[in-house]
Amino acid sequence: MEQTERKNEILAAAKDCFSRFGYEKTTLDDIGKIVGLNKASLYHYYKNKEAIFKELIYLQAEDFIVSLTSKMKTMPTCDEKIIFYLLSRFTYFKNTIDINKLSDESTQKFASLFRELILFFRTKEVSFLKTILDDHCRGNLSDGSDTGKIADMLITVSDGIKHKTLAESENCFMEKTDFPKIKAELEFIIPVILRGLKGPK
Amino acid sequence: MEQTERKNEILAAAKDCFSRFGYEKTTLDDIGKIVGLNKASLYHYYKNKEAIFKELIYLQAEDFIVSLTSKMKTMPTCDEKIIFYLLSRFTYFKNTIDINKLSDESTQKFASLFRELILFFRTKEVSFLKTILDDHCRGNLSDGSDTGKIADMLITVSDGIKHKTLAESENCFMEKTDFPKIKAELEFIIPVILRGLKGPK
Amino acid sequence: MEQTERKNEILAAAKDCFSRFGYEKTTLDDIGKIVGLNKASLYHYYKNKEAIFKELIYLQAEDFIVSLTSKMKTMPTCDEKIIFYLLSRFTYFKNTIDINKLSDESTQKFASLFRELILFFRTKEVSFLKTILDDHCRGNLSDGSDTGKIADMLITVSDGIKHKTLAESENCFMEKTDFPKIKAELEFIIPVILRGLKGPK
Amino acid sequence: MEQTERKNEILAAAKDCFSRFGYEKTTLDDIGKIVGLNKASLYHYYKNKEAIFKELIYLQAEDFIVSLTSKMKTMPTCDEKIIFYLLSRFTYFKNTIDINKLSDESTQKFASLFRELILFFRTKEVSFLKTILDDHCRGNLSDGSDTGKIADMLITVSDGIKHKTLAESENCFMEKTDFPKIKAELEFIIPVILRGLKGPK
DNA sequence: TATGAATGAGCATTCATTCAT
DNA sequence: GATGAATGAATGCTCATTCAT
Repeated sequence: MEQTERKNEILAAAKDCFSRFGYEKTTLDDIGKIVGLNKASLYHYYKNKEAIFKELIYLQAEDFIVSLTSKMKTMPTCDEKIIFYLLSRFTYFKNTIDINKLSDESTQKFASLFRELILFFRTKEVSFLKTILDDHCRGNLSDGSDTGKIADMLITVSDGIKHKTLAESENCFMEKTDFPKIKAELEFIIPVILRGLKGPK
Repeated sequence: MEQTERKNEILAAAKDCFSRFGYEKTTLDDIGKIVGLNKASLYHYYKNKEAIFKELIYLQAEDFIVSLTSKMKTMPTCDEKIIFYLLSRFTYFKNTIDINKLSDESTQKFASLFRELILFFRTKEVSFLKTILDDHCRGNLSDGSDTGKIADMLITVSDGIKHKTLAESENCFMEKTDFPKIKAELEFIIPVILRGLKGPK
Repeated sequence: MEQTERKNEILAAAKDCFSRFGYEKTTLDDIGKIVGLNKASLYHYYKNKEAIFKELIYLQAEDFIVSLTSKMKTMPTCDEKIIFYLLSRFTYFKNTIDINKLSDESTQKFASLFRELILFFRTKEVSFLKTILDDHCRGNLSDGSDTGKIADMLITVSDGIKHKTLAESENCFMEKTDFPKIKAELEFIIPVILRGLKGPK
Repeated sequence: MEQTERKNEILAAAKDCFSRFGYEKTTLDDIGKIVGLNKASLYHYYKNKEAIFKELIYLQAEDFIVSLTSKMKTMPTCDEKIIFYLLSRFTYFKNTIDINKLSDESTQKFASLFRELILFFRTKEVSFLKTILDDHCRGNLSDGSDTGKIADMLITVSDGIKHKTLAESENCFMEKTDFPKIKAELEFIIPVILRGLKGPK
């Protein structure tokens, strides 16, 4: 088996573990067991546990960007686009490491790495949403509306719902996320906000 | 030094550690070092690590409820009330253990305790906000508006902002929270939402 | 309360604990709790845990001797006397520290103290039984019978039954000892042995 | 060095420690020191302390059964057989963990495991002795003699002697057991008992 | 006398990391 | 490449003992 292939296997296993147990509680044995590799063998591919994590996060970020772009093309009207986009974030984070979640667990040690990554993610998302708002909704919004600010707020609201869902979930890992409910929440609040934005000051 | 005094010292130290490192990463040595006590001495005051944590959370919860009630009386109009309330949550959580934060780190072991507490907090907050909405805003909202649902959403949005702030903060622990910015965010979104609710369907 | 009185209370509590938990597993807190004294207070009466134990064993030995002597007077015929005596040992050890039991747990540290005590006990018992045999049974035994040897063997058999009972008991502490069964065992084997001794070589 | 070999080394070391110090007082450091392994390394071979102990006991039990069966074939007449068998028990227990000894130390925690094992051992031994009695002595015993009951009693007596020997031994651990003396004791009492059984009721 | 307070030493267990083969 | 083996450093927790009051 090839180097890269093995590394990908390790990353996949690590993603699984980190997203379920968190960074600290994930052991190299956990990862090794999934890949079918001895714990020690992991050190052939990565310098240490931290290195696995870093690589994972950065690859995931790239993947996320690609995913964003592809989803972009299939979205119709403004409200629906936004809701659809915010909803797909959940599906995405459900199956990947949610760094927002991990960041809370993080010790000082990783804090800077996390912050950097989280802000990188967020900036990407906000600018993406801003594109949508600029393209489809500008005409309908109050004068002087700052679409960047609105985009940022929409992500904020979406994250708020995510955290609430997480807190209510049985297993804390979004494994059995109640998507219909999330969708309903988004479908309730997004139009309210957009309508509020359009309304008279 | 008195029993209670020492216990409070320990609680204070524990609060500091738990809120900074999380439950798992906080060691009894960490706490002991702050209080100036041997690790073993902590067992003189508390049965075990978990007991310290539980006491801390419950005391904090009580304090929170009291704080809510007292703040209630000083709030004027609807929009301002809500913004003021949501803002004071930040001050509050800045100085206490944010269980929302800890919950994400939690293992299955404490998951139920956390979930219970988090939901307890949330329910309290939502019903409190609902009271405000019922008292001041009902007449202005669209017919059939579910104030409970709106209250829930307002807390969700507020939490979203909190998480965003946390992610952006230098130290991940809200130690130097940018309150003016948070206030600005709230003052932007809350009226938008309320206006959206009042507007025509 | 008087010194001696307190010391006796402590001894009583210690006896209870040691006989139930064994030396190692008995904590000074256990003893203190029973007496209603703080753990530290015990050090006013005894130098340390070991001192409590030693005093206890020696006092118990004296008590045992007295108990032996008093029981001596009430016993009728030879077989019955022996069985009665061997049976009363069980009642006795049930309510006191069975050093035979503790000795097995003992570390090198106490080994010599234990051995000394156990042998002291045994010697006393054997010589007591020998007295009975000499008084009542000599005429009936084969010529040249060594009553000392027989006495020793009877204690041995009795101890064998005790250990067997202990092993079978639910709680390892003889708390619910099946005395009728023990009595039946003794009533089966003692006559067999005595008959065997009387019979033709 | 091979896996199995190391595990055997560990078992040997553990046997040594457990039989000398008892289960509770034996530390993994003790065992590790003997094997020349770090305490943590023991966890490479066994899940935990309890697992070492259990494996040890069960292996010993198997060995014991085999030993019983092989010795069975070399035994001549009834009296001699019984004495020889009871004597070989001593040699056996001298070199293994005497669970009878450990059981007394045991806390509630292991009590059930111990009891189970002890009773298992005893049942095996009794039924083995019963076989001998049935084969060789039945004709000579009084009518209605319950060979099972007698077998049980013989083991009881043997254990009584074992405990007495233990108590008298220098080190409490049967390391320098006085076998000639034990043999003499058995050779004295066994015929007495068997003769008593044959005699007139 | 009595005790609350404090602690050192100890223990079972976990885990990231190293290294010889 | 792969791994079995080994370990140091932690961690939560226990307990006999000391000491100032």
